[in-house]
Amino acid sequence: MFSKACEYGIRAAVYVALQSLDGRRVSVNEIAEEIDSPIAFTAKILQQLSRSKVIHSVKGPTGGFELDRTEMDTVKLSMIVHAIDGDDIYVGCGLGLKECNANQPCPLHDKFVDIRTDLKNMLENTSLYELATGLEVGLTYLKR
Amino acid sequence: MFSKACEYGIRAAVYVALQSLDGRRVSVNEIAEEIDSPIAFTAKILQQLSRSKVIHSVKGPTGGFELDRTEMDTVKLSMIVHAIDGDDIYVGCGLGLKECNANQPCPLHDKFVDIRTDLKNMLENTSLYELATGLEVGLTYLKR
DNA sequence: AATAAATAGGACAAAAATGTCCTTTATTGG
DNA sequence: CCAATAAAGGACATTTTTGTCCTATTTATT
Repeated sequence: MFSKACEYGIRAAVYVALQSLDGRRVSVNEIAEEIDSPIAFTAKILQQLSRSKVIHSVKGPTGGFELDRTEMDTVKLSMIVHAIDGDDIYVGCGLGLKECNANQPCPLHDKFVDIRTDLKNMLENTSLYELATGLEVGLTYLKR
Repeated sequence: MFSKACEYGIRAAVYVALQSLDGRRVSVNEIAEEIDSPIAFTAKILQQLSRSKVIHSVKGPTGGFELDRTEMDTVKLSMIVHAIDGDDIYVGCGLGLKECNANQPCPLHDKFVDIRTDLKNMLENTSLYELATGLEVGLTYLKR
């Protein structure tokens, strides 16, 4: 469904949001530790997210990654997925056809549109804040 | 969503079904031509489908791939996806966690379950016959 | 029996995704 | 200013996926 990079990216962003709720700025090392992901690879992904304005980064001692309270509401999963995996999930044909659309549909087109619309809606309506608060309350987990 | 191999696999199987409706047995070359896929790679995928009993293969002159009318109804997309991509789509956690489940869910678990259930139902309820007949009538396409 | 047509399958090649290592840059605090 | 800390980024390594090529096997036809 999502690439590994995207999975790590979402988990990392949720962890950053969670810690930002307490005003804590977090390092790549801490993030990778807490979401159980390869450190250097996670660093690359955090760079992407930072460049895409999904999270905010600060260099130097006391630096790290953070999100302000407003951003947690604004940033939806769709933005993370888009930043890392591009728009394949939204745009592409389920059977890989280049010119598949309502006029010239692949055999799976209609059935696929339904499912993808649901997925798209879910991603576009789920904020980091929502996911972070679930974690805060101890209802959900980011590793194992 | 699906791997390239799986996309080719589904398109190939639908084409085989379509031709089998007319009692025609088809070769790898014809299939690859008609679904616009790499020949040798498509051959490998057809082997997999044949070993998984999704389609039937016949060696030698006049040989090729075919499906009988009963199989077209029995074979659902889920069988093809399973044969080629395994059960990742059904089983795996959306965020890549090993032990994600209802007891210890990732932050996306519940939302993901809904979408995946829909996808699963769609794949399990869509037969090759259904897809092939749409093609036969000229409503859908397998290339471009 | 010989030939030719077709799938089966092994070995290899290329490309993409995943992952690591090391250097550079920015920034803080002493 | 200096040393230490943390992200940024370039280069490289590994693994997986995608794709190709060649040979072996099966079988229909003559």
